Amino acid sequence: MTASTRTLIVEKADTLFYEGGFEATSFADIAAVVGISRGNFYHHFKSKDDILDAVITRRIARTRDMLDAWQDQGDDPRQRILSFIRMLIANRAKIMAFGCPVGTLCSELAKLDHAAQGRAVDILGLFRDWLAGQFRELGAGARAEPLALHLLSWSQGVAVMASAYRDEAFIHSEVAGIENWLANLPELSPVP
Amino acid sequence: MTASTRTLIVEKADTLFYEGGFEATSFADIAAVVGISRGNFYHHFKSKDDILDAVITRRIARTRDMLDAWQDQGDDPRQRILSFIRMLIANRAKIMAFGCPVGTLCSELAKLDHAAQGRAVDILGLFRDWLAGQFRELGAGARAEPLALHLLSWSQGVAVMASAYRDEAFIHSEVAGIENWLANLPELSPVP
DNA sequence: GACTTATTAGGACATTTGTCCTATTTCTTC
DNA sequence: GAAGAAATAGGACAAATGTCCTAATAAGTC
Repeated sequence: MTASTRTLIVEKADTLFYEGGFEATSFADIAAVVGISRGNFYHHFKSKDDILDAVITRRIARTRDMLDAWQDQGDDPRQRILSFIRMLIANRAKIMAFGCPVGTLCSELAKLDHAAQGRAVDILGLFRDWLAGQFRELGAGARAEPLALHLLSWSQGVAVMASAYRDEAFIHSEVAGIENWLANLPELSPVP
Repeated sequence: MTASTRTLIVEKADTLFYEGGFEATSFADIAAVVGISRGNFYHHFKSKDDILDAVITRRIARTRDMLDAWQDQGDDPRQRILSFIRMLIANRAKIMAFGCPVGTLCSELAKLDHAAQGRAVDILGLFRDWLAGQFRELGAGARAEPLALHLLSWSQGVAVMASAYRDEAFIHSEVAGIENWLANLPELSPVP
């Protein structure tokens, strides 16, 4: 069972948008990678913005799946939050080359004043809500949401700096800092 | 004394590159804002990359001037670092709309695999070196450089999140967090 | 096997891109 | 004021862009 052309287009466009940026990626680029003719796109999508929309939809679905998987992998919220943090380590090569897929897309779409910016931010929102849920479980109460935003912000900063300097040691040292922060949050019940 | 055309081009291009991105800004856009004809560019610059180079050179010079001004405005390194931090407040409107000028440029050029990426990162380097100098004065020793990188990273994260959510309250709360962090750094001599 | 639908290739299309060329205007210097 | 240099406008240029159209092929259905 081979993937449908439509799915293939979305997959390849996703990668190209991430690695080269949305604006800088052309139909010709996607066509070359997918191996179809340029005119054939419009049987599957009615515009380039439509492809972006499908890419974001795919990212939302995949993010949901990832968060669900993290949710099922243990009953300790602190451990689940570590799964999020360690994304920085797991994806370090790509992050050093292209930054965070979500953060850089949001930044680019903000500058383009693109209609899809809100949906791109929604991906960030999935992480925020999920993290807030974990902090709530840890007894953070009303501080759960700010803590989630702070952690998200922290990882965005690490991604920007890591891609600017292509510095793997920096990622590791910041991840250690985040883990330390998490283990010593004064509002929460301490690590058992 | 009116600014030269060359200077005007660089100024307007700087703004457009920041607010709309480098790739998405065309010669026609710059020409329209400056009020000159498209063909006239090549009397002043030999390519679009040349304009980007001039824009980065200008940003480097202006950053140097700003850091020098901060340096002269008091003898307390902690106070000087606060000048850096409060940039987030002073420029919050633009940051919420377009992110950090330096961080977003570095991110975009990384994706474009552009030759000027290194020079864009050099702007970040000015801040890093200056901040490291302040931390050194505070007695941070070998920790000065990592602390500078951490602070830079923190502010980059705030800029990304602020532009994604256009959330002014978030900027204020994170700035408060940074100030608190600065006041309680364990390695350094405490606030007098 | 005939018929319909889905999928594809290939190219046309107007527009925009960065770049370059050539006149013409403006400024400077004697 | 004349001569030379600097600056500008306007358009030409090929290449690339997103979009659309049409004809051909493939797949699926009766």
